[in-house]
Amino acid sequence: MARLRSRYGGQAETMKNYDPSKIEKKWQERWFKEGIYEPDLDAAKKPFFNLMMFPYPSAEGLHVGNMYAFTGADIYGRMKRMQGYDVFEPIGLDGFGIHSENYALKIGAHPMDQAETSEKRFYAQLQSIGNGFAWNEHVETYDQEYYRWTQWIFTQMWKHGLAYRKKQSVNWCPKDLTVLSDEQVEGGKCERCGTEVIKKELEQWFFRITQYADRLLKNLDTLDWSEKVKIAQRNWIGKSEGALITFKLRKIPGQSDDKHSVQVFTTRPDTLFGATFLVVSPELAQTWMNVGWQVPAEVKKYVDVSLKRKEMDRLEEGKEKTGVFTGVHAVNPANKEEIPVWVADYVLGSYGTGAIMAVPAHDERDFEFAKKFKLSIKMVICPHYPAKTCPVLDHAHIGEGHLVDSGKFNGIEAQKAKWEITKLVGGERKTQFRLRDWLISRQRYWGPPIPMIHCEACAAKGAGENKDMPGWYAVPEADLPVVLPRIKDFRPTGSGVSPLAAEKSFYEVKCPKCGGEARRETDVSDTFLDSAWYYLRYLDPENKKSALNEKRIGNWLPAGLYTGGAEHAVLHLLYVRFMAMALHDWGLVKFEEPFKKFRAHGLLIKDGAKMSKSKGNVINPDEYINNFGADTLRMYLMFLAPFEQGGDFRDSGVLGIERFLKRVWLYAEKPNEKKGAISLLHKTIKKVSEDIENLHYNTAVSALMIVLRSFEDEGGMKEDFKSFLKLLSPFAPHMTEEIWRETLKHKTSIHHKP
RNA sequence: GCUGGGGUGGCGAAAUGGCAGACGCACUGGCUUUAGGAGCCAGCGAUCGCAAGAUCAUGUGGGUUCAACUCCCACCCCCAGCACCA
Repeated sequence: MARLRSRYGGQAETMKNYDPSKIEKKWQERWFKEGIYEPDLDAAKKPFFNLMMFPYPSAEGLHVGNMYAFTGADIYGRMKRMQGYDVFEPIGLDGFGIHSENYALKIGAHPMDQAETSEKRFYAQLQSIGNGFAWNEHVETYDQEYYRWTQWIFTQMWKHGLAYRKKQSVNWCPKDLTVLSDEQVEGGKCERCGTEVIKKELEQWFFRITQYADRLLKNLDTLDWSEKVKIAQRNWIGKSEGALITFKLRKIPGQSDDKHSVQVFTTRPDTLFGATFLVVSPELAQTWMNVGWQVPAEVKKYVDVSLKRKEMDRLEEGKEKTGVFTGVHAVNPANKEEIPVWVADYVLGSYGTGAIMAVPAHDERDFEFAKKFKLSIKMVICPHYPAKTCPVLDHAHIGEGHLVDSGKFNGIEAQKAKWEITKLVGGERKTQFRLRDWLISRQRYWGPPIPMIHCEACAAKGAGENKDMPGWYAVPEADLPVVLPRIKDFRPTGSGVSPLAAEKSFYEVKCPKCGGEARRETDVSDTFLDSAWYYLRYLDPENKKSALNEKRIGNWLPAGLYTGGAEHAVLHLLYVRFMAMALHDWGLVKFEEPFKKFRAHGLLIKDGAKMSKSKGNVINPDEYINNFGADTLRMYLMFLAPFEQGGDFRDSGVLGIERFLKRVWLYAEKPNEKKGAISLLHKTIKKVSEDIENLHYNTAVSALMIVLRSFEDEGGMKEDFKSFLKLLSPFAPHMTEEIWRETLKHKTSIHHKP
C-alpha cells in the first residue's frame, strides 16, 4: 500500500483530469440535499425494499468486507431504480451486544461513549462509499427510542406465552468471566481468549421458537433464497419422524417395586426386536439419583464427570465411546427380554427423551458401543432375505431389508412394519425437532434490559400474569423503555448475574400489580433480538406511538431483496423469520416471510486467507477511497469474481479499474462521434442487465470495458455514450453523475428513476 | 462422517455441448517523453519451429457424442457450514 500511495498519492499531474476526491464528496452532499434516494414511503407506486444486513460497529471502523457487501447490494438497487422502481435502501447500526461491549472493554472505553464514537465513524465511512442510502431512516439498536420497542416486543412474547424462564446450563468462559452465546464458542473454546469453555447452571429466559419449527421448515420451500442457506436451516430445524416407546424397568437398586419405566425416542421402531440394551444420558441418570436410586459409585462418578463438561466437548472427544452399566434392567416390550440399562454421554440429555433403545446391529453408534463393552448384537433386518445368511457384522446394517427374529413380523419389509410394531407395544408416533428454544437472556451490560418484574409477595400467593410463573409481570407499556442506566463498572461479574444486579436504583421497583416491593429483571436480551425486527423499524424510525407502521409495512414488505453473509444462515435468518411469524400471528403484519429473495454474498480473501482481525489481513477502505476514489474501489471489488462467490483482494488489481475510469473520463471530454458499433452496445445493455440481475457483476464490468474500447477505436454517437454511462452508473455513481450533469449538462440526476 | 460450493495460464477469472482462456492484473518488446513506476501500440498456456504451422492442454481415470471445461460413472484435493440428534 505504501508503494501505491507514493505512486499515485501526490501526483497532481496524472490526476488532473479525474479527481474523485473532489467530485465524490460533492455529489454525496448534493444527493442528500436533493433527497434523490428518499422514496415516498406512504405513496410509492412501485416499492422495492433493497435491504442489506446492517453492520455491528464493534471494530476500528468499516471493513472492506462490509463495503463489498454494501456495494454489491447497492448496485442491484440502482438497477431496480433505473427500471422504474421506488427503491428504499436504508442502513443502520446493530450497535448493542457483546461484540460492541467487548470492543469497548478492550480499548477501555465506556460502551455508551464508544457507541457515539463508532456511530460517527461508521456513518462517515458509509457515506463515503457512495451507496444510495436513505439517510433519513437510519436505526441504531442502542437508541432508547429503538430498544423501547425491542422491549415492547419482549412483553408481547410474554403475553402470547412465547417467553418463559427456565434453569439451564450455558456456556461460561472462566477467564473472561462471562457467559458466551453458542456462536461465540468455537470448538469448545472461547472465541476471544481460547480458554476452555465450561457450563454453568443458570435460570434463563427463552423464546419458544420450537413452537414454530414446523412452519419455519415448511415455508422454506416457498422462498427464493440461496440454496445453501435453506439447507442449513432445514438441518438446523432437524425434523425427525419416529415413535416414543416405553420400557418397564426392573431391579432398580434402592427401589422395592418395579413400577418405574423409561421412555425412548426412536426413528426406527421397526428394529425394536433388535434392541439389546438401553442407554440413558448422564442428565437423566442424575434425575434418577436425585430421587434416591442407589446406583453404584462408579455410575455416580461417571455422571458427575460428564455433567461438568460441556455437551460440545463430550461430542468432540467422542471418538472413543465411554459409559457404565447402571445396575438397572429394562424389559424389551416387543420380545419381553430383559436387557441392561447403561449410562453414556453419547446420548444427549437435551434431545428426545434423553434415553435411547440401542440396536447395535442397525445403528453405527450403538454398534461401536456394543463392541467396546461386549454387549449382545442381534440382527433383525436381513438384507438378503429370504436367504438367511446374515453374517457376523463388522459394521451396522442401516439399510433396507426384511425383518427376521421379530416374532410375527418376520419376512415383512422393515419400513412397512414401523408403525405396526409401534402399535403392538403401545408406543405413539412422534415428530421430534432438533431446534431448541432461543435462549434470550444475557448476563451482560450492553443490551436492552429485559422488561420484566418479579414480585415475591405475589409469587407466594400464586398471583401473576402466567400461572406457570407466579410473581412475574411485564413492565407496563407506558413505563417503557426500561432505560439502561449508565453505570461505572459495566464489566461482566462472573457470578452469573448482570452488572446491573449491583445497581439498587435500577432493580428496586414497585410491583405493577400489588404495589409492593419488587425486583426488576437485571439480565439484558440477546443482540439477535435487536436485529430480528430492525428492518420493520426503518419504515418509520421516529414513530413514538407504535413499534410498527402497519400501513407502510403493508406497502413495502416482504422485501424485494435481502443480502448478507451466509454466516447468519441459522442465527439471524432463522430468528428474523420466527419474529415475522409471531408478528403475523398477533395480527400486526400480513406476511409470514419477510424476505422473498435472499442472496448470500461471498467472502473476501486476502493472501489466501479469509479477512479477519486475528489474521491481521483486514483492509480498511478509507485509504483506498482516499487514493483511488470510492468509484474505483467499488468497481474493483465487483470485478474480482461473482458476488456470491467472494473474491481475492490484492492491491495491484485496483490499477486496472483506475485506468478504465480515467479513460471513460477522457472519452467524455473528447468523444469520437462516429457511428460506431451499435449492435455491440445493444448486446451489452442486455448483458449488463442480466448480469446485474444474477449478481454477476464481474462480467458486467468486463462487458463495459469492451464497449469503451469500441467507442475509442470505432466511435459512438452521443446517445450511445449516454446509454453506456447509465450502464456504468450503478458501479461508479459519482463519476457518471459528474459527467452526466456537468459535462453533458443534464438538469436531473443520472440516478433519477425514469 | 454429512451437506453445499469449487479445482481452467504466473495471478483474479470467462466460456454450461460448438474456435478454451473473454475482461483485468503481472510480465516482455516498442513508441512517446527531460524523465517516468504516466500514456499509447504490440506480444503473452506449454512444447517444437525463423515463420507459416503442428502437437499437447480445463484435478485424476474411464464413458457418451461428429464435437466435452460443460453431460454420465468412479476417485483425489481445496474452501465453507454442520457434526454421536437415536
